[in-house]
Amino acid sequence: MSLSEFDRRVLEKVAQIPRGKVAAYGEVARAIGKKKAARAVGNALAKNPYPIIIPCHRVVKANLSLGEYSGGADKKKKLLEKEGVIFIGKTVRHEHVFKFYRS
DNA sequence: GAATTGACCAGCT
DNA sequence: AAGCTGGCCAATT
Repeated sequence: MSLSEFDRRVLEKVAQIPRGKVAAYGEVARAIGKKKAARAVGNALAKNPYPIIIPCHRVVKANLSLGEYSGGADKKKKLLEKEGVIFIGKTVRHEHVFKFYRS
């Protein structure tokens, strides 16, 4: 069981998300150079080869709604709230959205 | 190797 | 404002 280049990129970027912040699948995809690969990003995270170094729960949808999560969306919401992310209904405050650096 | 699916996104009506 | 359509990427059947 090994990782693809694509997977590696995704993992690395997601691992960069600081505590208390969130990033959109599309933003991650953009950060790795494939802005249309949001779905593939989700799939890669769903496999989640290294749950320790990959805070998958910090990745949300582009519209700032929760998105899916292995184990339940409500769990994800609680985890994020624990990390200091403020939710407004089902959406995250835009203040907590993490922006990746562009080279 | 084609067709289907899945933790998505943007645009149009 | 809300719903539908097409598109794009990688993995699985």
